[in-house]
Amino acid sequence: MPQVAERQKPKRATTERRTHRLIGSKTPMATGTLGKALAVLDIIAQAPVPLRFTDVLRQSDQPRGTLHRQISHLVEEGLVTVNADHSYTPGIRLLKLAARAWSQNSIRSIAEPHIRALHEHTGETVHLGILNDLEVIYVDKIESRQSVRMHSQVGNASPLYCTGIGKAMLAVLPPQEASARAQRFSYRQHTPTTLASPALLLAELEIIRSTGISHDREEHEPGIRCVAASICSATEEQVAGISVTAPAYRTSKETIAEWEQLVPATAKAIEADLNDQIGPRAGQ
Amino acid sequence: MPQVAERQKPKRATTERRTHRLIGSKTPMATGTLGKALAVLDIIAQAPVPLRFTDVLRQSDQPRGTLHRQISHLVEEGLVTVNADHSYTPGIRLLKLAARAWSQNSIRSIAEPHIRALHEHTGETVHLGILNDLEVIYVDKIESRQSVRMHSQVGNASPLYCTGIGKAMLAVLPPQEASARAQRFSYRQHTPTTLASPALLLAELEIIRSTGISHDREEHEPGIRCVAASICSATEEQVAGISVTAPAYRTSKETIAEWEQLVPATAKAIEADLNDQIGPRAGQ
DNA sequence: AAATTGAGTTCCATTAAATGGAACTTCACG
DNA sequence: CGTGAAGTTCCATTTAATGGAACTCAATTT
Repeated sequence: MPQVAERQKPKRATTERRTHRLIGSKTPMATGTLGKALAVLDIIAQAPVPLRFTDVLRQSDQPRGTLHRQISHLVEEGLVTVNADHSYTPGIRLLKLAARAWSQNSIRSIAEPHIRALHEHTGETVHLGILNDLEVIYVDKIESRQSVRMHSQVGNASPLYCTGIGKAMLAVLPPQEASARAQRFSYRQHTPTTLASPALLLAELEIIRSTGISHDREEHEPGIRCVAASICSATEEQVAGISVTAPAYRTSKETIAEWEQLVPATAKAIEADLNDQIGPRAGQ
Repeated sequence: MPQVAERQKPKRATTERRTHRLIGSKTPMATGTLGKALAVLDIIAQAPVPLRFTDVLRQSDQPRGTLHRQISHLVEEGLVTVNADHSYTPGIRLLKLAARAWSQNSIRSIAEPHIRALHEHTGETVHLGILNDLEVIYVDKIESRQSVRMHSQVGNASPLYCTGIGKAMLAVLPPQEASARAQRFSYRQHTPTTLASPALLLAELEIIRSTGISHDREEHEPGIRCVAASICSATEEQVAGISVTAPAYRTSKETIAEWEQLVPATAKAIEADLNDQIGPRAGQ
């Protein structure tokens, strides 16, 4: 059949078209080969102890043969390391990739001098976090004393509803989006003061919206308080937040009052730098 | 055709069989879907500035349509973030994955108290690195003063031939393996003292093998010296190394002599802990 | 304003890879 | 030893990736 030029038929008759979802989709299931591989990697990475093949098999819903091949691909690529006893741990190639992700992150590099200054003024631990669906991922931290546990925090994720930065970021989202996410949390009463329901959380967000300041009143860890504020670029493509954290006994009324000035001021300064950077030379 | 049980034909006639390569293969080309995706991710991650679609296209050898789909999969999975100007940066999901890889790494967690003690004794910066093909990937660092640049180092990679830890690790590999790798480096004369040829390097390795101590005599960065030693588990599945680093003006003959005792002793202590951990309860 | 260029995106027949059920191998334990 | 559980390999079938070309959109040029 030598008829060639027969491509331009519109074919738009079928109403249902696979629409692209760039935001908000709730990951119904791992999509595509890459998604499935990462689902397996997630299982291996988030386990507290190294898993063996059968352990992974139980948690994934893949057939044995399929899973075996998927894992061996992950091992080939260095994303997973296999130990002597056939257990699996995340591979160091992830560290190398993340080092780039960290150093290149524009919010982080722009915020760095500001959070350092904030640390100088307060003497307490300062965090920078980025919004990631229902979590805040901490991308930087400046700690007072020891550098102990420095890394244990960077890269870690916490739920939005019980952290100062998390609530601050939720509060700057469009209200409908914020309440949609509020419904999706798996609430846990970490402490007596945790806001462990959508209603409590949404009421708190109202207050945060009006003041521009978010408080963590020992809602995540007993004895730990913080003052936070959100950062969002003009285009709203990325939302972040900063906080000053301290043990409760060190947070007098006067100290908190001072932080309530410093933290939002720092957040606004970072926002300004961020927009300066994006505006003039977007293509650079 | 209802004949069913017809599976056990040996079919071993074909001599060429796809042999598994678990070690040593020189990554001739990205294999499989996952490998291709990671090749693209590598391009995006290792660029000093965010790349646009066409920039990535130039560096990868994929057709436009293919590359476009590959990148959108990476974006869907959160491994890559797309900026307002259509440029790409590595995504924060990598940070989250790496945090697990870091905290779970057994060598790192076992070595931590030891390198901390080493830092206490010397007062200088201490590194822990892991062997990764032709590179050392730094997985931990304890620094004297500022926590500045703390993270810029963890996850970073350096060539084996011009670093103290790198040479120490090369020296404990089987000699044939060490010389094979020595041929594969792209040597660069970072400083006047860099050992920038296989011959020079292999001679140095002989010395390191006999003493168990590796020196970096300003071979990577001018004015920076270090003393290093290797760590390898009994099963030799993983090879690592530690080092004490300082500016040259602070490294007197006596200081170096002291480190030449401390560093190998610490390395041996870590080795012992490592084997204790692996031996008794391998399946845990 | 119309034409041109270049970047980014979508489409779909072809092709390559992933799938998964079952057979096979290896090891630990009673 | 045998017995079972864990790990590995195989291959016909199914599914997803491929890549060339057409298409869209915006910025420049004529």
